[in-house]
Amino acid sequence: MRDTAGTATGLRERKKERTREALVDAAQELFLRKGYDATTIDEIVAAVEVSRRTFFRYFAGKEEVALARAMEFEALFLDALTTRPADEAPLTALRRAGTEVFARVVDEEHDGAGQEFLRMRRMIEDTPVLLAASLRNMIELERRMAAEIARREGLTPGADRRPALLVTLYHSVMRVAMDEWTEGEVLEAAGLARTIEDAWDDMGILLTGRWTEGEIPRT
Amino acid sequence: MRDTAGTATGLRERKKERTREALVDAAQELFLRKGYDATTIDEIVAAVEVSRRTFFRYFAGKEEVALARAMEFEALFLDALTTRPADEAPLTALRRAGTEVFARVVDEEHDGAGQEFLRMRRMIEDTPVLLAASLRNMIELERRMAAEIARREGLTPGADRRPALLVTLYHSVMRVAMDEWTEGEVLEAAGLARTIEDAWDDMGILLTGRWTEGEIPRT
DNA sequence: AACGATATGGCACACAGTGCCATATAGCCA
DNA sequence: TGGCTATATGGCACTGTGTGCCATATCGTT
Repeated sequence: MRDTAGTATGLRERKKERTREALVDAAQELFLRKGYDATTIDEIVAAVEVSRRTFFRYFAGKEEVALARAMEFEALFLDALTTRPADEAPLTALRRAGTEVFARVVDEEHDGAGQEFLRMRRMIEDTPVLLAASLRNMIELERRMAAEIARREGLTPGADRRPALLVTLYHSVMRVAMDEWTEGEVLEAAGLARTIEDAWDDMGILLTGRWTEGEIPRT
Repeated sequence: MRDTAGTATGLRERKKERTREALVDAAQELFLRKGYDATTIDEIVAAVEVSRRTFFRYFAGKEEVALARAMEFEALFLDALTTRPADEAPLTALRRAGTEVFARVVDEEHDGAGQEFLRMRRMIEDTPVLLAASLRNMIELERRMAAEIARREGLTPGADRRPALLVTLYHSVMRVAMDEWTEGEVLEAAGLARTIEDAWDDMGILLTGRWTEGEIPRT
């Protein structure tokens, strides 16, 4: 069991946590160096010196260890959303929670955190099975976020489809922006924030019905 | 090789087409009866009397045979979009292409086609690996549809992010509507069409900035 | 009828994932 | 401290997916 801050209580718990982290780190390193498919679980467990059987007690499969960091990111996002002030409009709460988490993960910490984040995203995007699994995780995250929005707004769960629509709209814009940022060469965090803003502007143009006014170039 | 109408030219081609269809049918039947995970490839090939090795020459894996029909549906959709009149606004073209294909697949043909469609969707939704793969296919379809929209509007490919945003918005609404339809008990095609309309209405409410006016119930 | 192209079948193999049981280690209590 | 219990780990053995390789069968053509 872990308390809310993530601090392990007993010695056993701490050791398990260390083993888990070691497995994620070793896997991450191997995946980024050799590629996901070319890396076997045997290589991962060899690097951490645990048995193959133990690996499967920590993770349901190879995908899970590969997406471990991404899922931590999602958890942060959901946390940030739940702690947003209750008087914010739903979309505002979503966007500010996002900005908050990106600032924490991509900007701060080490300078290399942004690089790591980008490399991981590219690996996921280039590995069909990982892309598929991460999209499934996104759908699951959307459900939880929609439930949270419904709670904030005091709606009966599942009775109003606006939370689901809003959350999916949010993720749509984010996905387009992230794709653009990922495929580009500029990997600065400020660039990501600006791309997101631009994407929202373009979406705003679509939503107000203004389309047929010629090309709207990027940047 | 197949010509545009799908008619096989040689005898060899026709035989291959028949084998492929037999594999898809047998797989579909087994998946729906026993579940995807509980069905082995050995059982599928036994039902069609081909070797396991041959199966993998027709399909890249178990997922592919399970999603074969869904991918045909996607191809129909893309076809319908490309043949829409050029003077239709992008979103109009998308929505009419969708209605067109749904009418063809769910309404007409046999009466059981709608049932089949719904059962398949539920199986995909309930099988994590299939859900993941189908979401990945959706993303790929979105890319192609965005390219088609860009072409229709005479935009430089990749220079304007509005096609991507519009297509992803379209799929977002469709996904929310389809989810609602799938989990419900009413499986009539008219119900699906109405759910889609309602979802668009709700999205319209979101887009015009009107949110905080209390609960908007479904139906 | 014979030839070349291609589709199929039959291995052998690597890897992912699981069930089962033996063993080792942490936590706890006398 | 010594021993008991719970739990974490390791070591098989096994199923199933997916692939490379080569022999064989079948189609299409001259």
